[in-house]
Formats: sequence, C-alpha cells, structure tokens
Amino acid sequence: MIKAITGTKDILPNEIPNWNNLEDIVCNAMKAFNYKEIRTPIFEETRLFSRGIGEATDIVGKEMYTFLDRSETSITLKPEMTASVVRALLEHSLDKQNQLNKLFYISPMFRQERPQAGRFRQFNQFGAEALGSISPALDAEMILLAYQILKRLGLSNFVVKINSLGVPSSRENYKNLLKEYLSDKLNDLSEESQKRYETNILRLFDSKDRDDQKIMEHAPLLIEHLDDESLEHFEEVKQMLLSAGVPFEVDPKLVRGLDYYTHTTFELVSGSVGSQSALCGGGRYDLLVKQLGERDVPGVGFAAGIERILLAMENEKVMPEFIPQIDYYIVRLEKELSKKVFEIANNLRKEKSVEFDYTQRSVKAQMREANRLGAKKVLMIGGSEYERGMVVLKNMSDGSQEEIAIKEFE
RNA sequence: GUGGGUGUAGCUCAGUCGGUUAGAGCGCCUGGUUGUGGCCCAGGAGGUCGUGGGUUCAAGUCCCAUCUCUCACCCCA
Repeated sequence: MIKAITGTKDILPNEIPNWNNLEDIVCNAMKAFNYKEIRTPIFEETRLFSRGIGEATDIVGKEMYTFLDRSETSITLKPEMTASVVRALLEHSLDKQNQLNKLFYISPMFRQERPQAGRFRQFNQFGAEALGSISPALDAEMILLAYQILKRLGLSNFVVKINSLGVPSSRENYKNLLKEYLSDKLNDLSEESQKRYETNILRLFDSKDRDDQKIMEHAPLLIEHLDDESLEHFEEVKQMLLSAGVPFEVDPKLVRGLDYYTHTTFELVSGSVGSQSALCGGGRYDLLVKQLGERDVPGVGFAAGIERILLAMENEKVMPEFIPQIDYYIVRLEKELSKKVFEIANNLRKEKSVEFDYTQRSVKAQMREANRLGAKKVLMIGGSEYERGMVVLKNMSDGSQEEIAIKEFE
C-alpha cells in the first residue's frame, strides 16, 4: 500500500471544521489589526533562504528540501515564510508603494527533520510581517496579535517570553565579553557547545546539557549589556505590552535560531503539548531586507505552528465540537421515483444542502442515513401522497410531519 | 543524524506457561411485517496477526532481520 510520506499528514474531512475555525479566527484577528493577506510560491530559489535565514542555521544547514530542477536551478521548498515575503516585497516594490506594509499568511512549510509530537516535515503556519517601521509599537503589536489569537482559540496554558538581542554593534561587544568569560571554561563545555562557541556563541544559552547550563548560569547576560537605544526600544515594548494587558516574562536566555533577528525576540510557549512546545515565535529583523536587496527596510514578524496549536487545543479540551448537519434528506418510497428525487434535490440545492440515496436502499435505511447525516428535515416522495401531488415533510428534531404540495419543491 | 517504544478487524484494544475454527467494544450493513431515524433487540460482512527468515510436532505468542508508526535528543512552528 502506498502511504503518505513520513512526516506528512492527510487532514481528513472530520478535522476540516477545526482547521476552518482556526483560519477564520486568524483572518478576523488579522483584519482587526489591518494586516493584508499575501500568498507566495511553495518553492523558491535556494539562495533566497541560504542568504536570508543564514548559512549557519540548522534550517539551512540540514533541514531544507532542496533539489535541482530540469534546468539545474537549485530549488527549495519554503522552510519558513519571512524570506519569501521580503522577496515579494522587494520584487514588487511594495515598500515604495506604502511606507508600511502589514502582511499576513497561512501556508504550508517544509523541513526535513525527524518527526515527533508537534513536528512534521510538511506543516502549516500562520504569521504576520510588518515591514517599513522601526517603531516598538509594532514589536508589541506582533506579540499582542499572536497572544490574542491563541486566546480567542481558547488556549490558556501558555506563557509569553520576550527578550532583546539589541543591535549588532552592542551584540559584538557582548559576544567578546562572553568569550572572555568562557575562555578558561572551554574544556568543560559539551562538544556541541564548543562548536557553537565558534559559530554562534549566543546559542550556548539554549543548551540542555546540565554542565553547560551550570556554566552559563553565571555568564554575563546580553540584556545587561545593551546600548541605550536598544534598552529604550525594549523598555517601550514592555510598557506597551503592560498597557495591553499581555502578561509576559523576560527570558534573557531566549536566543532564537535564525540569524536575522535584532532587538525584540519572543516566543509563546505552551505547557499543553510535548517537548515541541513553541506555538509561536518571532522577532524584529531590521537587517534582513538589506541582506536580500539593496534597500533598507526594517521589519518585525512572527510565525505560529497550526498543528501545534490544534494539538494544544485538543489537550486543553477547548476544541469546539462541530456537529455535521444538512438541510434536507430526500427519501424515495418507490425506486421508480429516482429521477424525480434527482430533480427536486437539485432544485433545493440552489439554496439548501441536500442529500439522497444513490443506491436502492429501503426506506428504513434511508431514514437511518438521514439521521446519521444530521438532516434537519426529511422529504418523503411517493405513495398515495405523490399521486395527490403532495409530499411528506418530516421535522427530524421532534418527529412531526406534514403534507406539502410537491409544486413547492419543483 | 542518534536513542527508546510500537505494530492483531475501518477505529480503540484483549489474546494466559507457544496448543487446535483469532476475540471484544465502537463503527458499518441487514432485519425486528406492507412507506419512517435516534434507544433497544437479533443477525451479518470484515483479519495472509506489519513483512521476510529462523527455532519447534505446533508460532499472533520465542529468536534474528527489515519496514512502519511513535516518543525523545537535536532543532524549531
């Protein structure tokens, strides 16, 4: 039997209402904050991601679905959306048409990792990007937006973590400080962390190695060595979150894996899913656009994992229940009336949802099916009523029925 | 890429110290009088026990391999 590729999933009809519900809530929230939807291709030239996300990141280094097409161009299925959105912005000069572009998306992404709870190779994200302003109000808005969406979906068991990475100049100073602190402890670090000491020293804070954590516990923190401008930016973000009533905690060790972040980074972390607990992550990226084009456009954004959110909703038992319903089921008493049923059904279908039996089942079986489908009303065609030009209309909720002229349905 | 667990009906699972026709619940189908659902009752369909080897008189059960799914590491949404 041919099966879906490892790490991919079919979303079956009975799950679709949950997806539609989530997408509706996302779209409505985005609309409320005046974000406009954007859709970009599923694949891009590989160098968009290698340049945009960063060669040293895990995503680019070992997780991308990359292949050569027939003209030998290196193609990659998008592992995240920010680089694509920025590409589209520059390609169509949206940044010149509007000073500020507030965009959102809902789209599948692809990463070749080992699947586990809350992690898939094809997964869906919704997210938002605001391009064109350095205002901390937008950093706060992103966090508020993500927070509100999760709340509207019914989730409560999650926390908002924020941090600031400052600007590159203050970060460089800090990195040197950190290197100095670690210089005599290098041999005590795990192998992985020793590598990161060279490639991306900030990520040492992420290490789950006990000994590493012990060492890092006393390390100087970036947030204590920010320049004044970065501090002020961060302070304003926090003030606005407070005034918006968004509870948050500052996590100085929150260092995100993508190269392009500056200033604010944040995560919304659930306590209701497995170890893949980040429902949503994002931050400010004032340098990315320049890296991909010649123009200098600041930006801030977030991405949220739909599968993880649905999983959290299930575990928190806040998934709304959707009971299937149709307006009419048409029961045919004599099988010679099949053509009549077909005609009436299609008339009703101009306005209502209608179903009928396509096989030759008994009246009892048809009624059972009507009940199974959640039909509000059953139209019975045939017998003496039909000869008098009437049909029986049965109300399935209370079992009452009445005769109505068949003309009403023709 | 590394490690642990798992695989029996459409679904959730039981199956004893290896022993004869492999079970349950749910779901599905049919029926419980001539043309009526939900509840109840009766009956029915549906399984090469993941796959391939091996041990044995005998394997769903033991051993090996392989695949699958799954959880965790890693990383992230």
